[in-house]
Amino acid sequence: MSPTPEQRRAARHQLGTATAAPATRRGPSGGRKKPITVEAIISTAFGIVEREGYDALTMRRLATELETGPASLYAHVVNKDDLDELLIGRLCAEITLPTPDPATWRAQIISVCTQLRDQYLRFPGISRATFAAAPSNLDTLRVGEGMLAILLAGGLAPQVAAWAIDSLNLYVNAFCLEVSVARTRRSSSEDDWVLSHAEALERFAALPEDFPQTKRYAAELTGGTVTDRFDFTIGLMLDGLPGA
Amino acid sequence: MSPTPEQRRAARHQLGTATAAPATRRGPSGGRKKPITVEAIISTAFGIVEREGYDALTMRRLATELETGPASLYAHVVNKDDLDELLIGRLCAEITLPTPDPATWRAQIISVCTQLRDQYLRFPGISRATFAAAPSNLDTLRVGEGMLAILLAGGLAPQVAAWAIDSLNLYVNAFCLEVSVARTRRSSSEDDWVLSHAEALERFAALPEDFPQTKRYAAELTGGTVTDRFDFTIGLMLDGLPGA
DNA sequence: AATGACATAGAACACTGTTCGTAAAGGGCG
DNA sequence: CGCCCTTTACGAACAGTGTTCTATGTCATT
Repeated sequence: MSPTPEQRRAARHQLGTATAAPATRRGPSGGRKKPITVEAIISTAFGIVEREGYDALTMRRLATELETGPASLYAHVVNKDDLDELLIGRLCAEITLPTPDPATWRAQIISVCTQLRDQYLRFPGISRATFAAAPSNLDTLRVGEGMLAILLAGGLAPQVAAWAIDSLNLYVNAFCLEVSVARTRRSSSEDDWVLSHAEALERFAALPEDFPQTKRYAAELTGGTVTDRFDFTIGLMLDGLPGA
Repeated sequence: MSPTPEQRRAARHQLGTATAAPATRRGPSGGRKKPITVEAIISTAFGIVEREGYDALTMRRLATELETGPASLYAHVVNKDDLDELLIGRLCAEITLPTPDPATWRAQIISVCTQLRDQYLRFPGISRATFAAAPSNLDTLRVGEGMLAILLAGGLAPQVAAWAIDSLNLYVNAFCLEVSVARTRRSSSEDDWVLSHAEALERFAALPEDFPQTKRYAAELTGGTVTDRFDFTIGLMLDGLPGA
């Protein structure tokens, strides 16, 4: 028998054994352009998210893009959460993990975090799916394994390394989610999206008297690029780690 | 005229001036038990979230709890996002901000973060609303002002303090969101929710051979209480700060 | 007393994820 | 070759969601 979506999902979580069987049967649509595989679903889903953001990724929208109805997707995907998990798995699979080097472990872990950030920001809002996804996915675990290897090579205690990985992953996800939300809000609220920084500074400066520090340091609070803040926090976390 | 929900919301974002006018008119329900004010909406919303989680907070559920229809809520609240903003505003209003003390600035900022964490975890899943809420809310800004004052009293450079506040807030929100998601998943997936730690450890130990570090340090990866991880990361960030 | 303002809802719209039942296509078998 | 039966595909529908239109009943005011 060909693998049901449930079996596929279990295999991704190292629960069941691998099931082969290619199964290239065709349906009532005859010789269509594309036989609607899981791969096709994932790639078109990424296309939608990249173009219109994660909020636009609905089962109906995805089905329309594949020229079919929503019910057809459920033959290849358990549900929306399963699709989300497939997406973040694919995303994590794109991360290149360096071979651990004790001399440059900080630069190596920064590289992994930066790759994750770039991938997340490339597909706006997809980090929301990361929060909902269970951490037992094999592709996700692969990134964790790579990060753990880097930190251990850096001489960190196992417990410190484990918790640091958790913190870094959590921060990267949250950072990308916030950036994505801010961008969609900026582009949808008012027509003029350019005055984001200037307007924020002006508002902070126009606050009442019981916000003295916020008023005085409005420039610092609203200043800095996206990457500035990211680099600052990652550096903050890594500087606190007692590495070799 | 009585303030429309839009005017209320603008006032919360320091845009318009304050508008008084209590306006105790009654509707077709006559002398009902409660005249359905914004305050009543907020408090019952908090009750729903505290009991059943943020996912259960729908406009219909909230209206049913208030013994009315969904449309009645829109006379007091702009939309669901506005309600979310009211909730996190109220949440932030509960935070007690210490008067800055240069000697104990680390303990003070930890206290604020811990208060935020406890408030968020008390209402499971509400941190999702925090990500969506604009940072220009007055109640939110009050907490930011307090944190900024503490860090400045600690001798930090304004730019460092500003970015550190951002990082800390972001991490606290993400941490609480992840904890809430994990808890709801654990309680809804299978009947036996007790074996969370043991099962996670067993799965990590049963991984294939290409996960050597994850297998070896499964105990460290799955170990530690919720507060352990929280304290670790907050400490990590604060230790990186060059304070007095 | 009549009037107009206003909080209150009932019904409906456009969505969402998901499932049921059915129709079409292909391979394995007699 | 022709039949059956598994597998895939998909239209229709269900239970939800946020939101809006419209009408209704009640109050304070003229």
